[in-house]
Amino acid sequence: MTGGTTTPRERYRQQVREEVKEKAWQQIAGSGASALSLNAIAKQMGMSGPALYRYFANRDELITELVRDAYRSLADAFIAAAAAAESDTAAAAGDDGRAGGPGLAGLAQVLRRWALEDPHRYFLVYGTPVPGYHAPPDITAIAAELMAVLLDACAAPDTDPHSFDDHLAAHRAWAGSHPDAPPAALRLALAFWSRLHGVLSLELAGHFTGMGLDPARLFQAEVDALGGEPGARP
Amino acid sequence: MTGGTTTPRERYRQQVREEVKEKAWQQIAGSGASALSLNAIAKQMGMSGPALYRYFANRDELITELVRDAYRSLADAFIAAAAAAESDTAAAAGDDGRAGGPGLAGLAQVLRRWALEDPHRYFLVYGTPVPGYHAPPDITAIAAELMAVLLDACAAPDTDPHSFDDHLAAHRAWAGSHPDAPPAALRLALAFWSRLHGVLSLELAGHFTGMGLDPARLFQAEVDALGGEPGARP
DNA sequence: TGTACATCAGTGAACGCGCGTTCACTGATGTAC
DNA sequence: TGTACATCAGTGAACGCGCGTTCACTGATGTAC
Repeated sequence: MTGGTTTPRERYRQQVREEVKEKAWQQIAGSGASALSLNAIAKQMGMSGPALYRYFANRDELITELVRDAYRSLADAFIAAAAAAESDTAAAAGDDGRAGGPGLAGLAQVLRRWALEDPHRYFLVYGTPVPGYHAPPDITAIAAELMAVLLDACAAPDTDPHSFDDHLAAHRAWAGSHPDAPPAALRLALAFWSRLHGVLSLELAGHFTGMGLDPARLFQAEVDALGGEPGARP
Repeated sequence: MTGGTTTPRERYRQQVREEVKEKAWQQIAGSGASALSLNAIAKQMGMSGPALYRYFANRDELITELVRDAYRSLADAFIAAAAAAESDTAAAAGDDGRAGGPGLAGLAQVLRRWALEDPHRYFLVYGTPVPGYHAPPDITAIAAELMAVLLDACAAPDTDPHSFDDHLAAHRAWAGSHPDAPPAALRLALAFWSRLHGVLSLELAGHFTGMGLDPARLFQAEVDALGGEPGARP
């Protein structure tokens, strides 16, 4: 009883909040994020519209919560993949402490699965920006967590003499968690991010339908090409 | 007077239609496509809401028209770039009939300029899909025109033995205008499309703000990497 | 264990808004003789 | 050149809708003595 600080009432509150978010996701899946309606959610839960204001200050707070959850779940998937790969390596070969990790191909698959699992969730995060919406700082922090795992997977080889690598070496604010990452690794992380987003968002938006090609194979080809870049691990 | 078939009244109609679309773009620029309102446009033009129904059957027809115009303008920009490069080559060196063309780097710059010129226009075409909206066939045809110019710029070198190229060789419905294009060229065209969309949409959506890097240089690096792909022209 | 009180979930009515769209109508612009 | 008619742009009122949000209130759940 004294184990958790959560009173029964608080537990109930959290339960209802979760159900609201669940219905919100269903609604987004059906008609996109812009059509999210508090009244509709309430009706679907068998209660009246204003009741939701006991749980969320307003519509914006609900949306922010959804965005946060989405980011969180992707970051967790990345972190879990890293942890799994780490323990695999440690168990199998001689553990020298820092080898292993999921690798870019592994993270790519995690990302794709996550995107396909719920395309609208992907678009809520990486889709057309909602005009006037700015993510609160704690969400930016989750994005940084995500980037950190990605940078870990970009163990870095030979640095290219100049050009873009130089620019990255001088503009690495975004890689704050890895102040010592070589430019080639930063470059690779960015390529991973932008290229896979390119394929995925085109696929999810349906731009390949009717083209007759298999998006999964295009995705894989892009992943392979990443490995062939200067700056990829062997 | 008998020179054009357009009566004065028809000319006026076209004029008003254009003005409606113009105001629509301004509105989209301010608040995104989902917030487009016929009544607001009418008010801005100094007329009453229902007046617009003389010019557009309904809201959907207006949006479709905007999407069509956006596609058309990008396709025209590609075609113009191709024509300009063609005539340059013909004038300069000995004209052997088929060399020249804008090159991938040239098209990439055209695409980027077009996207930056009006980000909301870009998102209207390549952004989060509007739920339930399906482009009419004539718009798909414009997309194909666009693809044709791109494939022309992908003059094709050594084909990779198997893997994704094989798949493309067998699934080339989308390259109908170029039935003889080698798989490596198809591959390159797809890479061009998806990668540049990746960088551009992240940039336009603001995902690089606060990262401290220069999106233009990342874009250029991606273009350069395209050239380094197996399948790019020398 | 029982009573008195405080907390809080949920309701129903209401406000004001803007939307897309229809309809009957006015008034100006064009056309035919 | 002048008159009679048809075309069509634009208006104003109206319909029905759903939205986010507020407010005063009821009734159940928890807490203190």
